[in-house]
Amino acid sequence: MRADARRNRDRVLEAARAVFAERGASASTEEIAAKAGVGIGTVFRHFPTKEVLLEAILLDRVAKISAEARRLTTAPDPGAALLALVKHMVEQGATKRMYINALADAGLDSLGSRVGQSTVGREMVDELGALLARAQVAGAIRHDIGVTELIALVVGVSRAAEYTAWDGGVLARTLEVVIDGLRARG
Amino acid sequence: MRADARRNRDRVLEAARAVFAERGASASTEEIAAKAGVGIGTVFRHFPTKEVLLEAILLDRVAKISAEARRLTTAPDPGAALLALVKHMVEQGATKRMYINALADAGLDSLGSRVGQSTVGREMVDELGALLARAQVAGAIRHDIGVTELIALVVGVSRAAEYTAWDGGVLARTLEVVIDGLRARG
DNA sequence: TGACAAACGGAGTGCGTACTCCGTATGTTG
DNA sequence: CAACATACGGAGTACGCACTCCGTTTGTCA
Repeated sequence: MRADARRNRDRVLEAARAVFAERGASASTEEIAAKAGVGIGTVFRHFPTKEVLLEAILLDRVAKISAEARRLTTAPDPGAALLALVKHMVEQGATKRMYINALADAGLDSLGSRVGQSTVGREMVDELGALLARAQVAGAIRHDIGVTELIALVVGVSRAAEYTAWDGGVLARTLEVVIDGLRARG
Repeated sequence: MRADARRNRDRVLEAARAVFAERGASASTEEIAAKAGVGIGTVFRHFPTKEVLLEAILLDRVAKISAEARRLTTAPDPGAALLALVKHMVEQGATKRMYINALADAGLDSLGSRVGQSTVGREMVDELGALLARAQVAGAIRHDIGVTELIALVVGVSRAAEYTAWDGGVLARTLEVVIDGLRARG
């Protein structure tokens, strides 16, 4: 692969991350090309479809969550670890739309979900599942929910945040309600 | 106003409600016209812009929530009343996208929110606020949240449901977490 | 450094969709 | 029932956007 090709590929990915995060998935390819400082043709040579480009970024995000979850699997307090991860995901998701779309997609098994059927996507679900199970065994988290519900809650709070012009306080309090709801009753 | 004009106006509204609910706000005007059994021109004569049509429907939905909230203001158990309303809103919202978009919009004060700045929108927020306050005074709901947080939670759970191919059980359990989180801790 | 494959840029194409325009049809009124 | 304003239908227009094509440029390697 030629040096300029690799350089431009990276630039496009970087620009796409920024533009999608700011404008959502409906952002135009032209804007991405402009931000990357390349022609439109170059974008489409590296990523034959807008969807492919989107997918590349989503998979990257999911992989990062997955890594974070794996890191926390060995944390001393399983309950605190899970709640911290939830908090982290929501806070990331509140500012970066793509982040949360990737999550939502990964939570799906259904046809039409690319991330959900990818290896990376399944890995993340497994990782989250392990973390959740540990927290439940430790008695910190209620037993009547699974990974799907957990993902749904994170996606929900983030997605709500997407539309509202909140100050941070509202997000924090909303998240607090969800976290309290997740705790095992005792 | 001529008789056929009024009849067609109603048909268009009805069709728009159905189509937007099913396909989301990005549904095409042509599909609405077809479903209503009228020409495209007729749609645009009655609603000069797609946005205006959307707004008309959203305001109607918001008004309905408002009415429901007002009805519940005199219920014997304020806590149960609020939780019932939350449940109702989420269950409606899970199948009817527009429903929840109207809500999200009404929760905003910011510029660019049409519903939020309308009289109907403000009324609904007030109505919900009254219901929430009563439930809090009765000691059923935690005191550290306001209407904004309440709306955010409803919007969040509904919006999460929008993307996932859930069976009803997941929605129910997710909602349960939120409702438990809303309760005053004892 | 010359030759060539690889990559580039961006005008062009096709398509979907919001919105307009005007000839035709229809409800209304005296 | 005639005359007219009002409303209708849907072909046409404008525009944005994903994606293609090809003449030009650039990196690589003998």
